[in-house]
Amino acid sequence: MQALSEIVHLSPSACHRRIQRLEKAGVIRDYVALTNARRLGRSTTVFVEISLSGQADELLDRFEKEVALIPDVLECHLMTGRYDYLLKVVAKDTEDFARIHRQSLARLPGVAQLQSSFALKTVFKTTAIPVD
Amino acid sequence: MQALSEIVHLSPSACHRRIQRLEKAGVIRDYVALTNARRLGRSTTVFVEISLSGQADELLDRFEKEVALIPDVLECHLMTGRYDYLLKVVAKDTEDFARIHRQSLARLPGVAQLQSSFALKTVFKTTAIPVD
DNA sequence: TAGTTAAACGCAATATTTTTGCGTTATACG
DNA sequence: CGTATAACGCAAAAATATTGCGTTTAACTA
Repeated sequence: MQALSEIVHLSPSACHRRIQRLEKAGVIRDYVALTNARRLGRSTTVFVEISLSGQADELLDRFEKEVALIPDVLECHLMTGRYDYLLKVVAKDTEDFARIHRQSLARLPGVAQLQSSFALKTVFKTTAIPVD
Repeated sequence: MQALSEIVHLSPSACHRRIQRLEKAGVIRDYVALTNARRLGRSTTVFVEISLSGQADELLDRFEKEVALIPDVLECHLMTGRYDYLLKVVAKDTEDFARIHRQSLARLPGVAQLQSSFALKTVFKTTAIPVD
């Protein structure tokens, strides 16, 4: 609050009340510590395109419920276009990804095709969503 | 520290020292507030595959430097395979993305091709990297 | 334009939390 | 088995967040 108050030229108490309002309004979802993936031994980022065997509502629900249980999967998006889901996965290395691929991803319900693309390097990454 | 200490069954001071160690070691990069993209008016997530006109080092550097300046781009990965870079972009809506596409992405140095894939829905999203 | 109302502000007191010093305990290594 | 190093908990001190309250600002109405 003090650091923030100096940045925005407001008193700490005013900042505090504004922040509380944002929390109550659900604009601020959570407070977290961002970690260095490499130093945690997760140097490999892979984007996985997944096609399902069908589009039945029940199938999508089952898939979404199951994929959420895999801790290696950081993001899951339902997509338009060539495939159904895009996953962002973090692995220790390529061999570790092979394990994730076989033991977790390929076994997800309804999966017809998996297309994996490896990141050679993450140029940058932020959680800061523009406000304007 | 107090909340954490209860979770891990340690005293607050012990937690504090461990956290400090993680900070110094660079395992913890930063502390941030995670925001609700929808409530900030950024409901649209788009993944953009970019192919450059060449692979010269100098071209890649220029591209990476420029793309980092676009606040709508939250992530940029150098990729193997069919294209060179994968971007994660957040837009207000599809029309807003059209603007970003024309005014920012298409004008990046060295861009040969842009292939955009829209997320219909973000099933889930986390910053929690597995520690095992 | 002046009056009224609601929202936001700063200050200062209070409450809570973090941070540090220190003696003790546990763990690892020779 | 002894010694050395690292980690622990407790309690005091320092820093920070939180709340109450009176004042100011801004917006809306007559």
